[in-house]
Amino acid sequence: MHFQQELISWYSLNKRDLPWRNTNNPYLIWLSEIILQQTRVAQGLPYYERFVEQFPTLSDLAKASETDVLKLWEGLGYYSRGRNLHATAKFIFDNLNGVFPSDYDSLIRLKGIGVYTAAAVSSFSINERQAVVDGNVYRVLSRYFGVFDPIDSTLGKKIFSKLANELISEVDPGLFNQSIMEFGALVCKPKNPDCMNCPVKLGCFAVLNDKIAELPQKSKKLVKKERFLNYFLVQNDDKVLVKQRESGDIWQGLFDFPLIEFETKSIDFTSLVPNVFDDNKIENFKLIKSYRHVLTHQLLNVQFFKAPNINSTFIADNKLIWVSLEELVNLPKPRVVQQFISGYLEI
DNA sequence: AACGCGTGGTG
DNA sequence: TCACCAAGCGT
Repeated sequence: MHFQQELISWYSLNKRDLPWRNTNNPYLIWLSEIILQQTRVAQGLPYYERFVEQFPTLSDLAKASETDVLKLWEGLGYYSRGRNLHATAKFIFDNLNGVFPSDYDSLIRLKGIGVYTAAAVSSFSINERQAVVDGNVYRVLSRYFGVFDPIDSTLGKKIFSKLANELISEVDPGLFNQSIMEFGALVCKPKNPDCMNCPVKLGCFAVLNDKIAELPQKSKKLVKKERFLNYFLVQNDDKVLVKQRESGDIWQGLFDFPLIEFETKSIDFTSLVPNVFDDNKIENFKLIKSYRHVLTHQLLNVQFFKAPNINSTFIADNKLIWVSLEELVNLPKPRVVQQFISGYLEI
């Protein structure tokens, strides 16, 4: 049997039963694909269930507020996906008569849909012949065919895309796409691939040449920046000061507390206090809790202080707003802020 | 076109 | 413990 047929027959026997596989509805497939970008099935699955429950159709999602969408997205990360999801739902509702596109060329124009997602949605919904090239496909193809071009280079992406589009079956491209991704996720895994039970091991370059651990190749090295975030919990009766985060940094659209960031750990905290707080001495600020929160590109040292108040200039400059504790619960927040709140305020 | 964007699982 | 990285995309 050919490589393609082996993967397809393996898939028919070993595929997981996942809810987005039981539909041709492009809206539901799109929803699942956006949620699953850079995300494991186990992590995305409960979010998919909740989104389908709360927004069963495109118009339900289009009519929601961005904050409500982000609230449902809370904890999933890469929040631009959630913002673009909502923006695209509104765009289709307003400009495309609420009909979700299912062909590649229409899909690729939409915000949040790139080459992978356009291929996935079109091939899964209408069986369009467009090869998906995701992390699984890079791994499977590089190992099986012995392709050493870095997958994070422009040339490498081109080569793998060409190869995948040559391999994809004429008869059922959607099924092939599903098969190769599922195979990559369950058998041809990044670490400790299950080569013993691999249906195509006899033809695999990496197996035959002992190059499994060296494929796929990557050229870039991840650089992690360390940051020092200091949050101030300012409470007035049952109200607390919060701020919605703006563009140009992490967590856009989510809410957090008044924030002072230090460039380095050694900056003198006390020298900053008179600029920010009215008649408050350092003794009045109590450190409640500190966290080390790890992002892909950043290592965050996050401290939460209880503060008596902050001055009016700081409030005006930073677009802070007062919300009740009840409202605070319903706002979308970064994981580390959510963690702090549930521990400290016990809500 | 290189880089920034979250969170949690894994070995 | 910690680097890696998972159904990528926007700028």
